Amino acid sequence: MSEAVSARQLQKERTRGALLEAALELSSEQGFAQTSLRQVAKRAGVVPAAFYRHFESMDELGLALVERCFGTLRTMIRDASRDPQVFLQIIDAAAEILVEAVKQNKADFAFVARERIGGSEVVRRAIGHELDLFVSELAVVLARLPNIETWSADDVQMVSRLFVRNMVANAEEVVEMPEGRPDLEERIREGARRQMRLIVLGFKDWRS
Amino acid sequence: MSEAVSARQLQKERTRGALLEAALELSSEQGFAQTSLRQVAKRAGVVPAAFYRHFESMDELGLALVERCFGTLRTMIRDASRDPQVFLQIIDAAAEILVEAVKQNKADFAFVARERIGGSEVVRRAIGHELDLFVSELAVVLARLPNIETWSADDVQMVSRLFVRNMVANAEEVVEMPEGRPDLEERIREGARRQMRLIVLGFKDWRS
DNA sequence: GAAATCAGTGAACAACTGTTCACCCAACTA
DNA sequence: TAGTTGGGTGAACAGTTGTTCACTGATTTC
Repeated sequence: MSEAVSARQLQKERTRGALLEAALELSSEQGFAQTSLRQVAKRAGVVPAAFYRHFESMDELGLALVERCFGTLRTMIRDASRDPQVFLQIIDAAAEILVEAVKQNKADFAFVARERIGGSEVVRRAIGHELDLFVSELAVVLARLPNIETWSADDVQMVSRLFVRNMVANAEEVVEMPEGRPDLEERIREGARRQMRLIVLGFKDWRS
Repeated sequence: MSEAVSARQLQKERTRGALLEAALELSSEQGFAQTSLRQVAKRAGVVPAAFYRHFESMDELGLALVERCFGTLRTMIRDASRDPQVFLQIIDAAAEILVEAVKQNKADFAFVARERIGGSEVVRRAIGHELDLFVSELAVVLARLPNIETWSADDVQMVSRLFVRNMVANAEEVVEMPEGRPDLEERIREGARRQMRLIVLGFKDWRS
């Protein structure tokens, strides 16, 4: 594999990581678009000029951040979908995963949720593309569900988008949620559960 | 009413409007949070210091903008709900209104959609509050629909949130939509229609 | 062991930011 | 008509921004 990492490469990777981490922190405090190159460098413990040894611009760092966030998100969902229990009670599981995962990777989700709409053109497009991929992936799973097998590809895509969209909206709510309010948290979880149940209810009567 | 507007008051109102308009334009180009006081003043044809004669800060201007945008949004929906035809085919009407209204007031919607998540704390909170109001207003309407009359207040609130959320998401898509693509526009409209139909389908089987 | 590589330094730059101040002069009030 | 009010001016301020540059010194290569 990729053995023989020289001490230089290792150190480089380390400060690169520090820059990403610093950017993520600052983004969750004030938003990525409001975060300056100098702030990132300072928090990473590095002089501004050193930034350019790792990224050409803040946009490039933003793209790297998008990739990193969706990476952890993907592994999380892949792990969850391996669990057979999840497949049986897909709704409760999804609601549970949603709240827990968001709470544990708050910074990552906050970044995606905020920059999906607000920030720089490049970052926004990248996130949009990743979310479209997600919709398609979920559509493949949904297409195998009992009531849906017979649907047209367009309809499956539509309902998949409906799900992802609500997931994102719920994630946004958890991110925005003030710390240490388990009541609010349970409320969001319950709301998500009911919304999904309502949507699923419509499945068996759907036509065209 | 408020007659006897002196030439001074009138002129003041005019430049205040110019500042708001300039801020809205710049927001749709680069986002509100990335828009500086100086840029706004310049585009409004006024020196930076003059800004302070009208607003204490950019945050205050942002709040005024939120109010203005939700004002036009409200009148639009109120007008539409007066039309009896709308009440009969509520879904098609909603989809139609959505796309048309967003297209016509693109700048306003873009502002709300973007700053709902991204930008300054104060503006974000204000928009969140306005949207919560919207959810409650819609809930009152929904509570009168045939299948829903018997639901608990909590459930009505939930489905109302589901609707508003999807409206917002669809509006975001229209805003992000490249100019002059009627095919994409029709696609979004059709998607919104189907999503609403699917949700409504679940109504009659809902329990608890 | 000498030479080359390169992540990180620190100073300098021009441009832009929010905010202040004394000032001007047209529109109001008395 | 004289005096006051107040929206708009232009210059100045102290900070912050992205970007450049010649540099240093440890690590790698030969």
